[in-house]
Amino acid sequence: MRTRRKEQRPAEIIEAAFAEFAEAGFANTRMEAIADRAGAAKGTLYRYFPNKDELFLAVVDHYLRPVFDPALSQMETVDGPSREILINLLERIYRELLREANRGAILRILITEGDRFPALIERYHGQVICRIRTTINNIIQRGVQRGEFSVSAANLDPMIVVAPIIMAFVWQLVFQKVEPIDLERYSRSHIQLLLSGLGVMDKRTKKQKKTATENSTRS
Amino acid sequence: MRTRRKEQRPAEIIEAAFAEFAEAGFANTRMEAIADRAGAAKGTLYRYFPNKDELFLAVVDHYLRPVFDPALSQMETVDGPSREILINLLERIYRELLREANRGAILRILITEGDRFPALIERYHGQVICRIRTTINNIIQRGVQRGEFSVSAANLDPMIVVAPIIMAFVWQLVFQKVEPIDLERYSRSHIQLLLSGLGVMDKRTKKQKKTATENSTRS
DNA sequence: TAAAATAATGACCGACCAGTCATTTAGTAG
DNA sequence: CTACTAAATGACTGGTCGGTCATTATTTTA
Repeated sequence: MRTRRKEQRPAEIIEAAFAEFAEAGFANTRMEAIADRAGAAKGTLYRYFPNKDELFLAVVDHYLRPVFDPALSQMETVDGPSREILINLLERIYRELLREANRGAILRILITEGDRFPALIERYHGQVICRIRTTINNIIQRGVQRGEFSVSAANLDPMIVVAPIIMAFVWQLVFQKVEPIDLERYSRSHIQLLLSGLGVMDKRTKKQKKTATENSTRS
Repeated sequence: MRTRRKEQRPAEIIEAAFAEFAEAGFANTRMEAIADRAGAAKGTLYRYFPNKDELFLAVVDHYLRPVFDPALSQMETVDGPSREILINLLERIYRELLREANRGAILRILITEGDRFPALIERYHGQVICRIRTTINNIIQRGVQRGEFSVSAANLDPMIVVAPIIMAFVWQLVFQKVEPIDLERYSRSHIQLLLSGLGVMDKRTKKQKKTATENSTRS
């Protein structure tokens, strides 16, 4: 058939291309497969995108934009115990990254195709990483200032806080079929260790901060 | 030239192939490039390995064997405070994975080419992951039993402990050029949070365990 | 309705590369 | 030194796939 026309074409192509790329990676995705999935002929792709590289760029770019933004800006303004804010954020990231396909697929693509497309990783770094890092750091500093976290938490690297989530993601990426993670258990373990490490007391044991282990500069 | 003979050929080929694969990934590595690097002709490769897939398998297999094993078995037998044992192990993994090229390259390959070669990830899971996990778990349990770690540490997922290292690795893999990690700072932050989370006191503040934050089952 | 403009198509081209094999050459035995 | 064996070679083949373009279908304009 040769119906259809106008300009919802680029969007359809990008969507189809995303699906194909996410499934098989850049190298193993054939332009014709993308065309088929988009309900177009191969040649049609080249009317909208000069070549495979540019199409790939456009795809990632398109799915990069709306990541975490609402969650993050919301976090910044919320009130209440820092403990709760932090837990909320982490659980949200767990959900987004490991359950929703799009988010995960983008990170997967970044990891696997990263060094062929430096522009992408730069953009991702700016758009996603920096924002998450800033948000987490704000929460930590807030917690320390309000006396909710131990003083030594102040110079904690924010990436350490999310590390277990990234690790879980990579694990799923690699070992999914051999031994899938029990995410419930895992995330609970993560958050428990984190809170304990931040010097947050159990609700019952409250009001005895300052177990703060200074900087122990181990031998 | 056409000199050389005998059977150091397979080893040379595997070494060359490893270098090429690590550099460019499976799909982008040409058999001829491997041959050149090994100082042989393309056809020679096929005298020793039936095809590209099998060569790849052989390569990863070869570099998989001696991973961490000495470090791990040594850990198991050492005496002294669990705190020190744990720190030693973590620092060792940091070094191996992030500084020594081979170790890192294998993990990188696992991540990027994993789902085309299920046999590999299975082997890696058994050979490396399970061992590390067991060792860490042993250390934790030992620490709890000897009263060095808080009781709640007993049901900590061991992978949470190494997560920041994996995260650092992935970070280097992706963002190396944009913003390399300050590993000194990072690993210190990691270990500090971990020890604090395990309920390990500073050396000076010692002898007051049991700040143990039970299971807080947050709302 | 006719002509011009533009979107869509898919057969085709050329580059690339895994894998082959007839030929050449090194090593070895007699 | 000769005949034989097996390792090594690289030109070649077949298949794949990114990208092109002459042709065809559709829409717009006059």
